[in-house]
Formats: sequence, C-alpha cells, structure tokens
Amino acid sequence: MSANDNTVNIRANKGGYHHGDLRSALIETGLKMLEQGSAEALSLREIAREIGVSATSIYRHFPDKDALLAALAAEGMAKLAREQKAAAKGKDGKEAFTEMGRAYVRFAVRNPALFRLIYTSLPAAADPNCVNAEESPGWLLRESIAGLAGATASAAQKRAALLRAWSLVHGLAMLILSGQIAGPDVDSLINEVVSVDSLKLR
Amino acid sequence: MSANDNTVNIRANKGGYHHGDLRSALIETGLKMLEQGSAEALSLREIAREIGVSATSIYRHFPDKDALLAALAAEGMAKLAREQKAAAKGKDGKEAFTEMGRAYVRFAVRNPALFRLIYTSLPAAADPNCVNAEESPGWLLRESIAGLAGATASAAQKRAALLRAWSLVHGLAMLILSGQIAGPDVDSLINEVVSVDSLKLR
DNA sequence: CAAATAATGTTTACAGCGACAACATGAGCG
DNA sequence: CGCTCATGTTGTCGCTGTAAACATTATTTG
Repeated sequence: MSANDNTVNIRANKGGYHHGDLRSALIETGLKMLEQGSAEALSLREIAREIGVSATSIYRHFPDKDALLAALAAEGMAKLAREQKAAAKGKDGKEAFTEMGRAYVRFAVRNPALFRLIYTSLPAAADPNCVNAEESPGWLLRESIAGLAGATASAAQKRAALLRAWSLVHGLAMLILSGQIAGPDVDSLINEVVSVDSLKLR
Repeated sequence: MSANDNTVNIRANKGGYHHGDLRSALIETGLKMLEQGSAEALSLREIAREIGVSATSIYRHFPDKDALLAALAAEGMAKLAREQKAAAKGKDGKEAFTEMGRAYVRFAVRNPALFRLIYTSLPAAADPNCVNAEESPGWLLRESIAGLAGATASAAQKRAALLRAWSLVHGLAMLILSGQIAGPDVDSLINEVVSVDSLKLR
C-alpha cells in the first residue's frame, strides 16, 4: 500500500520489481521512523514493510543493520550541523556562540532518537585525524570559540574552553532527554545553563 | 556447569530444582555481563544460560526484560552514589565538590554500559516528587553545591549552579564514552573541565 | 507430623528479528 | 537482439522475548 506513494525518488517506482531508488527510501523512512521510536526499536523488516519491499532487499544497499544506522546517524549529524550554522548566521562573537549551543540542545530535544543514535554510532571520532571531524558539532563550536577567545589565548586554553562548552551543552541535552531535568520550557533551561560567562574563556 | 559455583547466595543451591536466590543471581550476573557488552546486547537467555537455569525462570522474578534492566540500573545508580560519597569523604567545600565530579566521570568510564543504562532506563525522574530523587547523582551534587554557594545565594542561583555542574560532568562523561573526546588520560580531561571556578557559583 | 497451598523452576511453543544462500527480474550496454 | 550484472524476492536458520501449561519444592496450617 505504500510502495507507490514515495514521490521523492529520483525516478519513481514503475510499478514492479525494481524500486528505483531504494537506498534513499531506506534512509528517508528510517529517519521518519526514528521520530517515533528509539533506534534499538527500529527493525529492518519494519522499514522494508513500510516501503513495500522485501526484508532482505536492504542487504543490496547496506551490509548490515549497523551500516544503515550509521548512514542515518551521518544524515542526522549533517542536519544538526546545518541547524547550528543557520542559528549562528548573521551573528558573531558571544551571540553566535550562544545561538549554536541553543540550536544543539533544541535539535536534541526535537530529535531524541536521532540525537542519541548520533552519539552511540560512530565509535571512533576521537583522534584528530578523523574523517568527518570538520562536520562534527564539536568542530563548529571550536571555530566559534576560536573566534571568541581571541589571539591572546593559547591552544590549550582554547581546547579547554571547547571541552567545557561542548560538555555543557551535550550534558544538558542528554539530561533533558533522559528526563532528569524538567523546566518550564527548553529555552529557559538553556538560558540557565548556556552562558558564555560560565565558560571561563581565558 | 555454573549452577553450583554461585557462592554469594543466602542459601546455596541444594543441587536441584530450586536455585535458592535466583533474583540476586540474575542481577549479579547481569551486572557482570554489562561489564563486557552493551545493555542492548544483553540477552535474558544468555544470563539464564550463564547461571545454569532455564530461560523462562526469569519471569518468576521480573515481569519482562525492561524490569530486569531497571533493577540493574537501580543497582548501578546506588553504586555510583556510593562512589561519589566515598570520593568526597573527609573533604569539604570546593574540594569535595570537585572530587564528586571526578568520581562521576570515572564511574562512567569504568562502567560504560551500566552508566548508559542508568540514563536510558528510568524514564521519569524529572519531577521533584520523584521516589529515588535523593539517591540520584544529581542530588548529591545538589547538596554539595548548596554548601558551596553559601547562604547569600538564592534558590534560583543554586539551581542554576547545579544545572551547570551536572550538565558539565554528565556531558564530559557521555562525550568520552562515545569516543568524541580523547586525552592522555581521563583524569587530565576531568581536570581540564571540572573546575569550580567555571561553574559561576554566585 | 501430614496435607494443602504458595512459590519457584521447567518444558514447550510461537512470533518477530537479523542475516545468509539461491533464485528471479529487468535495465543498460554491446 | 541478447548478455550481463545490479537489484529485488523466496526460503531458511538460529537467535530473541515471552506466554501457557506443567513439575517440584518450601511453607503454612490443621
């Protein structure tokens, strides 16, 4: 019932054996289902069912479930980075920085399963020579802080400031997601926590 | 092969049909297996196999898998609280506070799966009238901060300081666990981030 | 102390899952 | 037109969580 209503494909399903652009459809419906359930609860068979395709067709595009989840995580990370950039656009200095932190937490609250997936997938992004490092949310904060700290700050100081900033927004996001922190609304929580003054920039 | 080597039970297995103290054994081996794999990878049947008991015997003590995981999480939370208290013992003021944060992160690094489980289980601890609130790690930080902030601080200021402190250590722990942050060792990372001065207590 | 009853563990069974192998289809190129 | 290979399907396997019916032992009670 749902094989033909996917209109986003480059070339739509011609009504038969081949889907047309199954890979994109898998990622798309995968993301859609992540909006309504956790990543662990996500099942390959369910995705296939939703698209209207056999369960094992997935393995023509991804070696296993983890690979599909990694693709979803990558998509989510790109989306997060985009929202961060958009939030900081037109602003600079402290304001740009604050807006990026705000966007980070807002993204987590609005996409809980996807946000969690991002940080449970990709098990190796630690070393500096990471492939996707420049698209990582942490990297965006780094740029912002580098600008904030000024020329007088040492590399170590900048690194410490980045660590603090990232830890702060990430921790706030995670605590909200796990229901440990309640507030009138998310924005006021962010305001309580994300304050440039509290980051000890220099 | 492993039904009789469990010597921790109150009354040991008499060699036959009944285990003796299966509930404790389940939690115990559950925790043990959490040391070597994620919580999602944990299987009821595997635990039962390890203990040497049938798979469905678990349902005499826990209604479903989530209930067992919740019990493991509760155990982990208690352990974390204990370690925090122990770390702060004999110290006070800033030092006690710093040591508690350090213990928090150290616990996460040493018990990754358990730490994650703690914060994915227990979906409702947000509202103030939570049952286990006083055993929550956040609560311990709260006490410490209340002492730190002094009498002049308002309730809102204390709350904000707690939020910042908890977010900071929790975020650092989570980022380390997800491999986003690397450092020479954990303690130096903690030192970089956990500094009372950065919490803007008043 | 013996019999009834409750607590605890077992067997059997089922549906859903991820994944592999063998097969079917059809798109694109010569 | 016909070949080839990418893509989708069917069938199957072993694993999982969990429900129902049954077996055994602990505990209470007459």
